Amino acid sequence: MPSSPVDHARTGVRPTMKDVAAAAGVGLKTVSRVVNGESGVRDGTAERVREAIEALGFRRNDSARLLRTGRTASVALVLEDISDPFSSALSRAVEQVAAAEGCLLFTGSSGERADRETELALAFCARRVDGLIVVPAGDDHRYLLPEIASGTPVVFLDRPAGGIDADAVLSDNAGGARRGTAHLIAHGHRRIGFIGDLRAIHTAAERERGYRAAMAEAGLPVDDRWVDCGPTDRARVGEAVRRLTAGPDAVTALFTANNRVTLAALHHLPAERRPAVVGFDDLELADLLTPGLTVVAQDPAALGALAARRLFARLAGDAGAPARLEVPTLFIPRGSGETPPNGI
Amino acid sequence: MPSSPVDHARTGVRPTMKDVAAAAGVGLKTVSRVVNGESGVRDGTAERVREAIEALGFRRNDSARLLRTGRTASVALVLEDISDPFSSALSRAVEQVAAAEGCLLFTGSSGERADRETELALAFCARRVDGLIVVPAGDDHRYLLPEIASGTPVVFLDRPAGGIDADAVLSDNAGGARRGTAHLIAHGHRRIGFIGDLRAIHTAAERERGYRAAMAEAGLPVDDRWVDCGPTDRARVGEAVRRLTAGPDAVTALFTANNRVTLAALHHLPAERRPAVVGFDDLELADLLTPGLTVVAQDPAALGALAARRLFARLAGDAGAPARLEVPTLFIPRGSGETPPNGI
DNA sequence: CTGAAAGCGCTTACAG
DNA sequence: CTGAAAGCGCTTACAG
Repeated sequence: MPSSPVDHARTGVRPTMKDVAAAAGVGLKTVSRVVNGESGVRDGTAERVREAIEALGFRRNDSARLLRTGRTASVALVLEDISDPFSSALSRAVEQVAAAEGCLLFTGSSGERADRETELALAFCARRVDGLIVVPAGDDHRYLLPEIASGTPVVFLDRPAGGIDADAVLSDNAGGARRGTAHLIAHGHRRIGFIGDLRAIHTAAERERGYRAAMAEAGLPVDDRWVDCGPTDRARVGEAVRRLTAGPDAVTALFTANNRVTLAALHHLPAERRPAVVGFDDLELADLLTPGLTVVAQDPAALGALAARRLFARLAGDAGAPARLEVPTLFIPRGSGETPPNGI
Repeated sequence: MPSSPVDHARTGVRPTMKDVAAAAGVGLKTVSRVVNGESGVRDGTAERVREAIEALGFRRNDSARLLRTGRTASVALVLEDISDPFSSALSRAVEQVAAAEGCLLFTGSSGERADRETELALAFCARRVDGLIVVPAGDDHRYLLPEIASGTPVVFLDRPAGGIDADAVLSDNAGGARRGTAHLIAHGHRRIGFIGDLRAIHTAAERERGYRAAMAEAGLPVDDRWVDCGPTDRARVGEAVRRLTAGPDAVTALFTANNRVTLAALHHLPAERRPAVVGFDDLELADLLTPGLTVVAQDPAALGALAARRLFARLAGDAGAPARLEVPTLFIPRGSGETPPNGI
C-alpha cells in the first residue's frame, strides 16, 4: 500500500530551527531547548514548539550542530578491502564499539595501495572525524603526524605504523606461525614449505619469522627454495605450489601464510603425494573439506574491538604512551596438518 | 625511526582560515581562493598565503565547508551485517561508485532488526548524507517519506521497501530458485526439500515461490512437510535436515535457500543416502568440497554498483518514476546437485 | 522561563 | 586583484 509524501514537506526544502521558531512565535533558543529536551521551558510553550516541529516536519541537522560542538560523533576505518572476510569482521567489531559510544562509522578500502590509504585517511581527517583506525597499506605514516598533533587520535590495526610511534593492535603473527609450523614438525615433517605474501607487508614478514623460528628450534635447516613470498594471486601461488611440491626434493608439508594464499594453494595441490597443509587464517568451509583444513585462526572480532576501545580511550583523554597490543591466535587442527610425510 | 610531532601543531588546536589570513596579512576570502585553487590572486599574495598555511599546518575543515555548500559529499549504506560476505561485497561495490563520485561512505549494520535499521537510517539522514541505500530489515519504510520528500534520495537494495514506492535493486530470487530446483528435477529427483529463511523476509518468500513454480511446472506435488522456513541458526537448520532426510518418505534432494542455511545444512547432512544439494548463494570454498557444491550464485558486486549508480542518478536530478531493477543470478553446477536420487 | 547576540569554519554574493 | 559582510543551521554564553 504505497502512500504519498506528506504535504508540508515540499521537495528539497528542509525547515530549520529558525522556521520552527517563527511558526511557534518563540525565539530560536527556545526551539533548541525543546529539541534537546532541556528543562526550563513552560509546558504551553514547549507544546506550541512541538506542534510547529510536527507541522513543518522539522528534523535537526546534526552536521550543523556538530560543527558548533567541535565533534563529529563519527570515526573512520581505513581497511584493505571491505569485501575480504577478515576486513569485514574487523569492521563489524569497530562498528559495534562505535555505536555503543554514539558514533557513526565511515569505512573505506585502500585496496592495499599506499596512496589510496593516504588519500582516504586525510579525507576523513578533513571531515574532522573524532578518531581514525587504519589498517596500513603503506609503510610511512608520517603524513598523519600533523593530524595526531592536532588532536585526532589514530590507532593502527593488523599492522603497525611506519615511521611514527602510535597505538597498534596486532595479531601474534610470529607466535601463530611458529605454532602451526611446530605442529607440522611434530607430525614428522622435515621439509616444510612456506608460501607467503609480499615481504614488505609486516604481517607476512612476522609469519615468516615464526616459521623460521620453529624450524630453528627443531634444529631443521630451511632451504631458501622452500620459502616463496610474493603477490597472493592464484597464478603466482599456483606456480609456487607446483615448484615446491615437484621433484625428488619436494616438501612434504606447506605452511600457507594467509587466507588468500591458502585458498589459491588448495586449488593447486597435487593429487598425488598431497602435502600436509596448515594455513594462517580460518576459512568458512574449512571444516567441511576432506581432510578438514588445519589453521592458525586470527580473531578479527577481538582485534577490531580492542582497536576501537583504544581509540575511545584516547578520545576520553588517555594520554599514556603509545602501546602495541597483541591478540593471540587460535590453533585449530582438523586433518590437513596431521597427514604424515609421504614417500619418505 | 619514530619522529616527533612538528612544533607548530600545538595539540588539539587546529588553525582556521582566519588564523591563516591573519598570519599572511590578507583577507579571509583570499585564503579561501588559494585553498580552493581559484584564479585571481596575485602570485606574491598566493605565495604568502601558502607559506602561512604551511607554517601553521592548516587543513581545511570539510565539514564546515560542506555546511555552507548544502551537501555533505557522503552517502550511507544500511546493511544486514557488514561481516556477512554478501553484505560486505555489496559495501565494496557501493564504495567504489561513491569514491568515483567524490563521496565518502558511512556503513551500518541493522543485525536484521527493524528498529535498528530505522535508528541508523534516520541518524544518517540527520547528518544530511546526500543519499541513502538501505537493505531492509523491517517491512514498513514510511518513516523515510519525510526524508525522501525533503530531497534525500533513498534506494533499497536486496529487498524492496515496504509501504512506500521507491527505487529497489533486487536479485532474480524466484528465477534463480526455480532454475536450481528444475536442475534437481532434471536429475531425476521428485521429492525435493526446501529449507529457507523466515517467510517474512522478501527474498526468502521469493525463493520459495521459485521452488514451487519449478515443481508445479514439472507436475510434481509439494508435500508441506518438505518445506521448512525459519531462523537460519545451525540448530534449527540441523533439525530441518534431520526431519526431511529421515524415514521412508525422506527427500532425495535439498534446496537450501541462502548461504547461512547451506552452511548449516552441510554440517548436518546424513552420511548415508546423502541427498543432492543445490544452494542459493555461492560460498568461498564451494568448489573444493567433495562433491563440489552446486549453487545459484548472486552477484553482489552488480547489485551494489547498480544501486549506487541509481542513487547518484537521483542526485543528478533523475526524477523518473521509482523503478525496480533486477539482477540475474548465475547457476553453477559443481557436483552436489547432480547426484541421482538414492534408494528409489 | 525566555531570547538576542555571537560564534563554529567555511563559502556566497557583492562591492571596491 | 582583494576583502568586508552575510549566511549555512545550529549551540554557547549571557542578559533579562
